[in-house]
Amino acid sequence: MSKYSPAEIEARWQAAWAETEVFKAVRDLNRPKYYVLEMFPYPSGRIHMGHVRNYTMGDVIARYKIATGHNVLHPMGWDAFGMPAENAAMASGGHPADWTYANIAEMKKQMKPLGLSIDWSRELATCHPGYYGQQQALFLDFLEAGLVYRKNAVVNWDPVDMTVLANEQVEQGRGWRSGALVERRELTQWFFKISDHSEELLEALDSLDNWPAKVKLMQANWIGKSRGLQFAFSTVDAPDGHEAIEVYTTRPDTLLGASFVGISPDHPLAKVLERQDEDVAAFVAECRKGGTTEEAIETGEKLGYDTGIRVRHPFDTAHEMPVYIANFILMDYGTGAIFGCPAHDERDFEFATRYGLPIISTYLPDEESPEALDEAYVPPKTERVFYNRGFAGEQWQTGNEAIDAAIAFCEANGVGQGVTKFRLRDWGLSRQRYWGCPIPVVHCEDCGVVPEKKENLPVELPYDNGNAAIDFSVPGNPLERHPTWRDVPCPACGKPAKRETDTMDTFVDSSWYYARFTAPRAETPTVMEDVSYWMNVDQYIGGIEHAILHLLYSRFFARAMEITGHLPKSAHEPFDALFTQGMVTHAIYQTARQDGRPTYHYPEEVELRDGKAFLKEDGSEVEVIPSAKMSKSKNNVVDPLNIIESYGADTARWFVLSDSPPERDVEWTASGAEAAFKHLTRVWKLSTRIKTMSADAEGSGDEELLKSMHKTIHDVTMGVESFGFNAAIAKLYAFTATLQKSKAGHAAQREAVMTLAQLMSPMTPHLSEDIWAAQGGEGLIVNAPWPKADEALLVDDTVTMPIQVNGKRRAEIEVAADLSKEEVEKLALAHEAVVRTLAGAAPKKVIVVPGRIVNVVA
RNA sequence: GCGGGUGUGAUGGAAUGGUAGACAUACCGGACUUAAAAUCCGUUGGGGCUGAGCCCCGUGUGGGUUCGAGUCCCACCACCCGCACCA
Repeated sequence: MSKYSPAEIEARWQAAWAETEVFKAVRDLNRPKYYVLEMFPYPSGRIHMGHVRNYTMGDVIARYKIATGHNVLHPMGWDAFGMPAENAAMASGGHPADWTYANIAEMKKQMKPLGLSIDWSRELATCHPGYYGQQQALFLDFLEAGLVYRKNAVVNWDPVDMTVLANEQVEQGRGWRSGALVERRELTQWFFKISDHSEELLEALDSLDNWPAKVKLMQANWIGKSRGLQFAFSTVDAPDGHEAIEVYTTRPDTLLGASFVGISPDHPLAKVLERQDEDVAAFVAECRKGGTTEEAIETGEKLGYDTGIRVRHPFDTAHEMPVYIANFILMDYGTGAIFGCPAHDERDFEFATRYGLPIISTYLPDEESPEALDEAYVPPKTERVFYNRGFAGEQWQTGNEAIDAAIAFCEANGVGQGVTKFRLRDWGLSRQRYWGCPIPVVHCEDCGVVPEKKENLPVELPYDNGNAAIDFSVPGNPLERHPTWRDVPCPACGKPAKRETDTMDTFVDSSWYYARFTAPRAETPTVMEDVSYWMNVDQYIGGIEHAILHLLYSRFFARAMEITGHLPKSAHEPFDALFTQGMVTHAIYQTARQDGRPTYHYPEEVELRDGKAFLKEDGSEVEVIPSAKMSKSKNNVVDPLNIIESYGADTARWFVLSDSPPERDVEWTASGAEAAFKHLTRVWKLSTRIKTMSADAEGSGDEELLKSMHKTIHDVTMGVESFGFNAAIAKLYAFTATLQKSKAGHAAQREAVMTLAQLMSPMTPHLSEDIWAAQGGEGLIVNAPWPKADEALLVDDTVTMPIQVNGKRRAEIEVAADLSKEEVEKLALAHEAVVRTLAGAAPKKVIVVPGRIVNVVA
């Protein structure tokens, strides 16, 4: 008997699909369209198991949708701009473009053997002028529509390398190459006005019924709509122009507990004081040390500087409070100034304790006195509390009610007004780097900032430095140093001017690629006919790490493209359904070295025995850390190509879907891959056996096999539609076992194995094609209509019902499926085990859930 | 620090609020074999009982809602993701 040989099978069927162009997507108004998209990869040069898992899931959906009669668009592209290309050029010479295109070619070569249903004719790379030129056109339209503007914003500045650093390049507050303490420095940069759309982006989340609730919640929290009070403290001994400090608070109900005012180091008042006072300047300089991330600011030591300025409490002008400059206050949120209420806020409590400021309680648990507070008391939302020095004796519930009441009270007393604010900040898109999409504007001394003319697009990145190669070993942006690229005539007046040397954030590239796939070679960013037909993306699949930024930016971009006429009206939610898949992990094998640090061993060096791991080399035991993210430095990366070589793509695809629910991490194990391969071999042999059966052979149990088959059709269909791939695969295992044991006749077995092949085909398309062809199926299985479950065969005549007494299972009865509740109850109460457990006691209540369970309450 | 998530046998996991552990791995036992591999079959949450049936315990910890909780609610612990210039 011949063998299951995936290498031969897979090459053959991939060739057949290519030849018939089954995956080429063509607009066809007569068929329902279906657009499935996986988040496109960064061309790092190697595909990894995470890619395999991501694209396999998309492929399952795509192939299932083809089988159910949809016109499917399933494209692939490359998120090709970004830092790694420049880092590679820095580390080992070469050019980012060469490095990137070589990586794309390499990764495409690695991806092809997976047998994905991708329309490669639509392939795009964001670093190609054909793509980023259209992105520049979008930028110019956004600029004209008032969706882009310039303002100052802080960046990480490396004072030794004299260069801007990405957050990733800051390690514990220091530049990753120079090791110098990073500072926060202001630069003029371009921004998208995403904040104008805060309310809309928040409200529209409700319409995204097929998005994970957690992603919508994260986005809602990120947008951060809040209701609060904005008011002014009048100052004492402050510089001119700062007679008041404007403050925003979401806790106006704690206003009487205020004991200090804090302002951001970037607050205008802090800037005035910085110029006047050396000590302030030194403190502010101290505050500017460290990176720009919110994490760094929020977890850092809370430092304050007493400016000597005081403010008067608006409800008690005799009560004066100090004004501190504090390093944890963000200029970007609210007004850049806060009042501190140490009694009811843990961060303020920490600050007040450190600087010896009074802790004044307005909310008190029970009748405790304020002095009893040794930590901030944040009252539970539902607890009724009292003010001991309250707003003229007012008493409120805690929570939103108190906040609304406090706002109303303050407004009525002429202290500020209730306002709504959002946490969401405008999206800064300027990057001081070479390998990105050039921002198509020119700076002219006479005309100011002038947009490039559209006919001059694309503004292409210069490949070299005039006559020499671009040098990435010098820190900073090579575009700044380019001898000729910068110098261009002003598009408005023609006088010598300078091109903008900043390039765009790579998030811009990934914010509209889904639309570009609908007409990837068009001379305009989109073509209305194509976007109207193909958009929206019906199913988007990617990692949870993109839950906020990429998805929010894409939602904003779709709105901006709608405003500027690049997307049809009301197509501003680009992704109808979203699925976030988990990572592929792998155990780490490590042994301790002399110096206590671990040595990491490759899986090939380790032997597994009795649930323990040993080094093959000397038999010593190895520590196993299960389920860790695959990482080169930990030697626990499994290369998909090796797996494909040993077992074939179908095995790799089957395994990454089989072992864990798709939204959770899956741990790659050699034994799991082995099991997947064994199963596919079993199915292949099963098909071979059935093929060699006598064609007119009759058997017994055809009816049972048929029933089992239709249940499997039903379960697998449900599984595929609801991303329950692992559960669907479990059903396929069970059905395979049933078929293997079946004594049914040839016709029934042939139908069963062909159906099995069809149900497996989204996961293991090559094997399925092979079985289909071997059994004499018509055409390609990829074009065969999805099997339909016969409802009549799904219901059983009898059901087994467990009987519980007080929630504990005591017995079970086999009853007719349509037996009445009364009859079931009678049977249950008469059951010997129930009678024994009740021991003569009369049941208080009997709950019968038809077809499921009986619970007798004693 | 803030926001979000996850936690079930030796392992990955299954389970519209309704028999916890489907399916797979691992282990053990059996068949086949001169032997091994491969293949096939079977057992396996823990404890108890005068064992072929029954009882008790069991889904991170502690509480709660319910006739009934892995599932819903509250608090805590551990781990993972994000925090606006990583992609």
